[in-house]
Amino acid sequence: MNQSGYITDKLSKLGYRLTPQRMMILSVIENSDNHISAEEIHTQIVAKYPNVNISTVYRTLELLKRLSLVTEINLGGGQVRYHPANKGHHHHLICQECGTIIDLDESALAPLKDTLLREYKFIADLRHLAIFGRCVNCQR
Amino acid sequence: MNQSGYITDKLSKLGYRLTPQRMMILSVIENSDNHISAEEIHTQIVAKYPNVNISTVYRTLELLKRLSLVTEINLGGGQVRYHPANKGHHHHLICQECGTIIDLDESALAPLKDTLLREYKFIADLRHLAIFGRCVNCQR
DNA sequence: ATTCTAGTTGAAACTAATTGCGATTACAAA
DNA sequence: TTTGTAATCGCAATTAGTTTCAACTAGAAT
Ligand SMILES: [Mn+2]
Ligand SMILES: [Mn+2]
Ligand SMILES: [Zn+2]
Ligand SMILES: [Zn+2]
Repeated sequence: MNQSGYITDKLSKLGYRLTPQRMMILSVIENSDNHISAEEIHTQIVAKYPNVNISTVYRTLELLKRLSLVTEINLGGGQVRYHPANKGHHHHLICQECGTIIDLDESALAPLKDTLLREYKFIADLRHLAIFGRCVNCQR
Repeated sequence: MNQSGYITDKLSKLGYRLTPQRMMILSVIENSDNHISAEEIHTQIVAKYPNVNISTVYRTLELLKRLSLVTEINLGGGQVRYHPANKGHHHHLICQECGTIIDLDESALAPLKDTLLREYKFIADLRHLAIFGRCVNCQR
């Protein structure tokens, strides 16, 4: 059961318990290519260990968020979705008309981040943003 | 019952029915100084007309959003909150440590909006944003 | 190996918001 | 004024996520 990985090591070093539930959740998140939801994480785990509760998934995601080990995003599908934070920062432009998602490099928000710091002394947490609007094909 | 106002007139002109429920909801929104939640709108209405259902409030807010007559915002309090759109566009910086909210003029996001339009031909809907982070007092 | 206990979990209750459906009604047309 | 009907409403069920609390356990100490 004692599988290792970046997030697992980090949790251990910070003094959090490595429960079987946490290890499974971490494994699912780290092995997922794209944004994954709490429900999807739970479904994958329950296939092998049917007694793991969904609230444990939510609580673990809450912890990982607080420790900046995952980033969350609301792409508009009714559920919040998650990324391992160490897979690189970026953002998404979402067309409200056709649903197209355009990926956006972190650097696109750097000028805004700088302005907020300079003019308001505010350190903005802009690690994984969903910006809604209209793509080039959907402008009348 | 036939009270008038900017939003009321707009709805009428677009062919939507002016039901008593809608008029009451519009009146509460237009007479509210700050961001108001669906629950708060409902509470105010129920005080006078106890049989108005909360789902009607949600549905009306959905309609007003779609018509750009109100803007919504998630300030982190667990409920979405609403503004009449014609009371001016602006944004909010929210400190995740102490909860302080700094108001931000619309113009602060103009450079980002321009960049997205120029480089991605994407028309970003940035009318009422909540940006989370740390205020000047809460930076260690 | 056994004990201890604060951290963690499962289960059930709860909250904010959405949806399906049958009943009601605003308002246009007769 | 009355009628007809698509839009809207109330109500109940559903969904995503949070919270409470008693029971359990990872891992440190003995
Ligand atoms: Mn992403
Ligand atoms: Mn505002
Ligand atoms: Zn589009
Ligand atoms: Zn602060």
